[in-house]
Amino acid sequence: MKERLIKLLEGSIDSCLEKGLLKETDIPFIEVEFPREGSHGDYASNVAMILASSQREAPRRIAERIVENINDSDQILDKIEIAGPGFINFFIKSNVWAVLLKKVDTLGDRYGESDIGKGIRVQVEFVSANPTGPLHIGHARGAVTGDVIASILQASGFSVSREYYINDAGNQMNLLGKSVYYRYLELMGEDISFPDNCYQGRYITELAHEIHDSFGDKFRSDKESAISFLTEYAADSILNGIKEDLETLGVIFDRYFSEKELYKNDGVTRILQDLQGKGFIYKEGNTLWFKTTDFGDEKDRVVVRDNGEPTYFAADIAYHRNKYSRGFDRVINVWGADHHGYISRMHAAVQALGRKREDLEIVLVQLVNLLRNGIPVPMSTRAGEFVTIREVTGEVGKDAARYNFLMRRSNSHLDFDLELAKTQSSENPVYYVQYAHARISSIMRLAAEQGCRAPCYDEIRPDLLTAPEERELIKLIDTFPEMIEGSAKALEPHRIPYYINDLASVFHSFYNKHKVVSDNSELTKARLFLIKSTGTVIRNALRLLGVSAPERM
RNA sequence: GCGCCCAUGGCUCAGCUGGAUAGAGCGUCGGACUACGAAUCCGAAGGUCGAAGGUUCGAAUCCUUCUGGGCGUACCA
Repeated sequence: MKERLIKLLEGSIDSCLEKGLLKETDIPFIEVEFPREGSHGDYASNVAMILASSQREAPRRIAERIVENINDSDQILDKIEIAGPGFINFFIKSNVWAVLLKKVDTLGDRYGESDIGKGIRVQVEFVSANPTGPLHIGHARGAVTGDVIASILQASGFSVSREYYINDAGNQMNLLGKSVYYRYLELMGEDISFPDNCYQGRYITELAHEIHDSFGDKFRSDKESAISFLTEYAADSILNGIKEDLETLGVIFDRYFSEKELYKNDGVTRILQDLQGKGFIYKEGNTLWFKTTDFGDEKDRVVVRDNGEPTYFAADIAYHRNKYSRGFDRVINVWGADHHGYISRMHAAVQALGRKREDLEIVLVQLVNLLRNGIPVPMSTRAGEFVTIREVTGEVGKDAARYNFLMRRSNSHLDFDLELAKTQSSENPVYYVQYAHARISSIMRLAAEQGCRAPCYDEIRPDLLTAPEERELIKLIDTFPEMIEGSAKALEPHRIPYYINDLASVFHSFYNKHKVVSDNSELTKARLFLIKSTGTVIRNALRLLGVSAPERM
């Protein structure tokens, strides 16, 4: 509907220009929006006010001319008013609304999709926690956010790949191996003092047990080779656990990319040489520095330490070059907010690689406070005190967990209350939306029992759907595709929960006021069609969120 | 110290990239089931949008300063 009104306005402005009623100036993008106030019409535009400054004329006078020149050939407008400082308010004829539902019917499951992505290849990298311990609640939020961003982009016509970068090289991993080794020695009855900087979590001890059970004291003597084996063993095992945890959340990756792969054939050092050749790297003693300040970073960064080992940053440069060389035109990284200090150096790296700064987009996801009944649950990864994803999904369920993560803008902090998330009451917004869907299914079942199957658009009389609640529903349903589009452009998943919450709310109001199945068969058919369309939109939206749309609950 | 993020009814948060009288949910108070599912609906109270300036027809939204909170500021990842 918006597009139709925008076309009308464009047409009018064009003919105003022809007739010399408007000066040839920059014509702004025309915006049409929902007025808050019902008396301001169904839609409103502020073009006249925007044009006012460049035309050097009063907005209301411009508006008058635009309104006079609107050619409503399809007869969709009931009336047009000029109001306030120069708003143009549109009132749509009540019988044209239901026409909007036709496309829901023809598109079905695909209603809401678009092709704004034009097949552009985009990679979304998220979670990417190093396999030194189980995922915690903060990772879960990042996982779900990244997953849904990917889904939204997919629905918008991008060709999307979900990727997890495994930091399985470097001294954190070494530390992991050592941690297991010491616990292993303890099991053999050796009296060792467990180092402070090692991982304290119980899972380390469990791994040590596992190894002791299957290998006995095999690794007791040769410390070096033992640690290297244990590192790999532990990383594998932990990574598998991570994958399983992610699966319980409904997050599936297209690819797990190992950092180790970057070091094959001296990959990392070759890239550093390239960059050195381009003059982005200088040497100071044994250390190599990357001149990230050339690109606006606040200080230069080390890429090779004086002991000759490359830093994590060095590998990350190589990784990002690898991404672009695989043909991704857009690269999106979803990071925990604690990594924000990393952004400017990564942008510098991307530019040094000959890419534009915008070729790397970073979505920051703020940290999560885990609560139980409003009381913070203490968390410390190092000390091994945390609630894992599996415990969370096990306790509150996948749907509630995902929905709770998605309700907030990723940029704001999130309180995740375990008790609240699992209460099956009105305090929990997931059920509100799911209930609407279940209710719709239930009505359709009832109608089917009475021999009235859900009709298609061509079988109904759309002009019967004129009640205010019906019109509100249709309006909202009509907005769904543009909402998805906006959410894709802004990389903001939270718009979807807000939208379906609204939709469910309008539906519930409608339901309480009007009977769908009645003895008026024409009206019954029209309303069945309306709620079928509503159900389709809820289902499509929930599918994007990775949340189920139950038919009963 | 410096950098990034946040600040909106009692609580948790939206506010569509500058629009008309700032919106939801929870909580509080008052109503609605012999009607398709009451996990629902209807109504009410509750706000100088952290503070002060500035930009313009118009600011919760943009710019500056300040206050308060989170995070970061490694040759860790």
